[in-house]
Amino acid sequence: MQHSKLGEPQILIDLSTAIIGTDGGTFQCRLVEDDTDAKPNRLPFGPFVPDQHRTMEIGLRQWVGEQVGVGLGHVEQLYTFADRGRQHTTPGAPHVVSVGYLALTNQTSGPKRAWRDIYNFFPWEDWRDGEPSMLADIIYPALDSWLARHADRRASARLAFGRHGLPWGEEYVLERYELLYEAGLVAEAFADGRENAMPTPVVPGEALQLDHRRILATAVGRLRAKLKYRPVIFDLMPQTFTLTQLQHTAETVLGVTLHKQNFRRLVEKSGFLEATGKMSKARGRPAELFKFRHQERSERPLAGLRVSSGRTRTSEA
Amino acid sequence: MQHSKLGEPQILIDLSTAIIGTDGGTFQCRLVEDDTDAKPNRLPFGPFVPDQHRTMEIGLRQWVGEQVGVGLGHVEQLYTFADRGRQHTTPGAPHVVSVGYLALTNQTSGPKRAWRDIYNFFPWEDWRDGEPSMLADIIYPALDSWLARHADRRASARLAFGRHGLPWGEEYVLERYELLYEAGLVAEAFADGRENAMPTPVVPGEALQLDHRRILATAVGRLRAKLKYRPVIFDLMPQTFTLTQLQHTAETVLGVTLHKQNFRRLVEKSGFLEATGKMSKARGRPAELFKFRHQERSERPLAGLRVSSGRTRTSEA
DNA sequence: TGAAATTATACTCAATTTGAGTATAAATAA
DNA sequence: TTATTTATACTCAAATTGAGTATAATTTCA
Repeated sequence: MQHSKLGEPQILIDLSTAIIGTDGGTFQCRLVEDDTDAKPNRLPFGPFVPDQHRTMEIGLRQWVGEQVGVGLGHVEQLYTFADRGRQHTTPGAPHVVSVGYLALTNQTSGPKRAWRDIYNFFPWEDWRDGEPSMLADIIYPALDSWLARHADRRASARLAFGRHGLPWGEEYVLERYELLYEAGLVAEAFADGRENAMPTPVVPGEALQLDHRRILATAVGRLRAKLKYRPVIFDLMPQTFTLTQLQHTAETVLGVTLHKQNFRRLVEKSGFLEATGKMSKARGRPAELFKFRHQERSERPLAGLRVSSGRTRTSEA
Repeated sequence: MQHSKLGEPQILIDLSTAIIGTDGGTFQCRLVEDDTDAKPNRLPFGPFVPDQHRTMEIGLRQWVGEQVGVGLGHVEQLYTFADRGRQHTTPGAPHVVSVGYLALTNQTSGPKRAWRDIYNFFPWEDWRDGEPSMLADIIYPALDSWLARHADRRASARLAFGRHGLPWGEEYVLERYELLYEAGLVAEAFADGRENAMPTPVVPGEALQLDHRRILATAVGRLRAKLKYRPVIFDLMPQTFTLTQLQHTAETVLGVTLHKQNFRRLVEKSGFLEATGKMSKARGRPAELFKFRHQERSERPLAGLRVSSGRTRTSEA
């Protein structure tokens, strides 16, 4: 059994958490500002210290607790990133491995500017108003010119972006971001010193520090996928809510619009909801307020929302 | 930005790979023997050395290459395990974090004894001949007695084992193993020094070194889940195969039996198969040989086998 | 040799689920 | 009081699923 000899470069593990919430149709992530920088542009994170943290989740809760004051609902480990050169590391420094986590919360409270719209970082992911024009205008031309020199990546790109007849798969968030990175079209590619990267990012969308946008992409992809087979959406909802609010949350996360009547049917028959008898007062006809039946979470096979988008939307043929 | 001060206990990352294949109805994992031990009882693994390994997958391929001579098909990262006390660590030693990987192969060649039946380690997971009697005879009584003292874990146990009216979810392999570990019913719990653990494991099933059985449970759970929505099963198949062989492989992995005619319908309409025109010669009527259309893998939304079991089987009410 | 067993494949059919509506009800706004 | 907005109920055809039956092409064995 081989073990790394001591004296070799030290490994450091960073625990980074994408804390995701929604607020009236916006898809938010809690970021933290560096002293130097104006806008909050990194995830809460800190090192895993085995002596202090019996598990990584304990460590993560410590850093989140210190850097951000939100109560976390569902927490799950996403992925461990260890590629050399993906954290803008300075040579000689210990090698940093990031373990990314996803946390859901239903309270997007705290400093308003620290909650940032996720679609700021991935504007091509929001299809609620149809296919974002930047795909055809900017992303596809740039990507295609790169693909011309990298034929081996064409099949992946076709799948990830749902091109040439394939449907847009909303869960391939990471795959899309990674392709844009590989193609040198996002700011991090240049920051990491990739030789093919453009000094000015080609593709719209704000960057984050280190590999945090990659972690956030992983989080969004996982959340979108999970929504469909586990009842995680309720971790994003307040105590009581109307069916329309629930639908808006699902649409916000998935980045697509859904068929209202069918969404209602789906969610009603799922058994996860309990009517409260109370009514919401808003503009049109008042809607019934529901709450999540927490016991159900452990009671049924845990189907999520087998949602399907309202309009039929296939990307350019 | 906090960083672990140097001088704190060193972190070591182990890359451990569950290499899974099937061979005529058996579900196999490639294990490695330690010099001291008779039976192969650990996964191939080795440390992640950032200086030598640009990515963890490169590291893993090195260790697998050195310790085992199989060609890997699909490879995916599973989970990073870092809980203190889950690797039988000696105090003072560097803290070891395991990154578990799943690899699929269609060649279970090499030393025969190194390929071990996975259901040896998780005999309760094989429902192909109906519910294993050890569940009702051994596992449930022992688990229930532990649950009596740990009411907070009852809901999880009910879900994981599909009890009291819930269906058996074949993908909850890790959740089941973890509960048995927590309850002190498997050998590793005692080896890790958990105070409630029985010196002699209560539950049948062979143990593995370190946390390797936990990693294997993660691998099996992930594979079972993935089979249903991605065409990973073909990584387990030889170049050409009959539909019955394909079905047997699916059944072996899922640990359940499937409805033959419906499986055929499902798989035919999936578009993943191409008839070769050749026929297999076996006992009864010859079956047509098919091959996997590799291009399809990147061509369609990648549905897997939305399989459903043949018999309707709910566990004890 | 010929019936029995074995395996593969084709086809049926009712129940359920899905996708895409139309119709109507209950509020507010003008 | 009428238009507008939002919520909810209901319909209906198409597709999918679950569970068969029927039949075909082999080998086995009496």
